[in-house]
This record gives sequence, C-alpha cells and structure tokens, in this order.
Amino acid sequence: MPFLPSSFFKRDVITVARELVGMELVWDGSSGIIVETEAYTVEGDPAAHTATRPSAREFVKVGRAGTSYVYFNYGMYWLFNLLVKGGERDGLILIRALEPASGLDQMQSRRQGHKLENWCSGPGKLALAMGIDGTHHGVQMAGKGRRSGCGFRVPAGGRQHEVVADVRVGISKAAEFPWRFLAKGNSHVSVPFGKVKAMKAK
DNA sequence: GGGTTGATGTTC
DNA sequence: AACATCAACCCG
Repeated sequence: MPFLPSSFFKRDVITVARELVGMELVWDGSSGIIVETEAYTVEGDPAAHTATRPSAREFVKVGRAGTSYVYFNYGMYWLFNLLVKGGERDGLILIRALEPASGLDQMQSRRQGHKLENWCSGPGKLALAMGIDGTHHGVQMAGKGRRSGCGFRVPAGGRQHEVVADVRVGISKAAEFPWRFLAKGNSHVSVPFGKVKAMKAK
C-alpha cells in the first residue's frame, strides 16, 4: 500500500482528523492503526496552540501540509501532531491513540511492564512506544521530502473502523467542541466515548 | 474499578 | 500560572 500523498493533508482539518481514524501510522520500524485523533483549528479555537503561542502560528505559516508538530507537555511527555493546511480550515491534529500493528517487539521494549492495550492509549504513551521525541519536530510525513520509514497509509484490508465524534480531552477552553474522533468500541483509546462529559457531570 | 496525587519543564 | 499527561497509589 502506498503512503498517503500530501494532498490528503491539504483539506479541511476537521475532515482530515476524522479520516485519519482507521489509517495506519508508520514510524521507524513500528506501526499502529490510528484509533483516536483531535483537531485544533488556527482560527476560532481558543484551545489551539496557535491561539496563544506565536511560535505555533509561525510554524503553521511557514510549514508544509503533512509536517509533524511535536512538543513537550506537562514537563514529561512528547505529543505528536500534524500540520494540515490548504483546505477550508487550517490547523493541527493531535494523534492520541494507536492500536499496535507491527514492530511489536520494539514497542514492547519501550513500554515494559504495561499491557498491550496501554502501550499507545494516549498521546504521551504512543510517543513513548514509537520513540518519538523533540528531535522529530518538523518531520515531513507525506509527499515530496517525506522521511523514509515514516508516513500514513490505508491498512491492508482497508479502514475497518466506524468513527464517532466526542469532546476533546484535558482542555479547559472550548471544551464543548466535538473535535475528538474515535474508533467506535476500540479498546486502545485514551478515554472512551462519552466519558469526558460523564466525569465533568460530577 | 474508580478517585486522587505527585512528578516534571516549557511557554508566555 | 497554565498546561492537548501518566502511573502509582489508595480504597474497596
């Protein structure tokens, strides 16, 4: 299966975030099926980095569609995002969870002491499992200049997952935007469908 | 299983 | 001061 072309990432960021669920992320000898994403838009989204960080705005302006945006959060974890631009709405997509698919030995060695279901069930965890860190900021993931061994593709057998939309996780601003996309019923997601609102209701 | 808490550092 | 988190720990 060929890798997704850069044109895939030159569309509306919400659309792309939804369609990435069920795709396979290939990264340096390992891969996983994407089971959870979150979209953040450059305009009209108070929760997006671009709303508060000039450096993020500059990255969107200068970067090409399909480039990785990796940053350090909570003093401990790297989070892996993708730049989407050229469609109706530009923005960044946070890859939040994967179902491990290949290179399992490598992933297991990086996630020692954890169950398979928890290797990639969260944005910090998947960065650990795949070996993603700050040196991987700005990596081209599609089209011309794509880094060898990295990219996205339709898995063998096609996209098997039904996608559902829910609110995003771990934010205080624009918390009601339904811009988190999940593979329905999948056990590798970070927070199951409906759980964020259920917690908040208490 | 569910709730709570501590560990960490960059950004503005 | 806030933050796009995780795992260890309690309690049951």
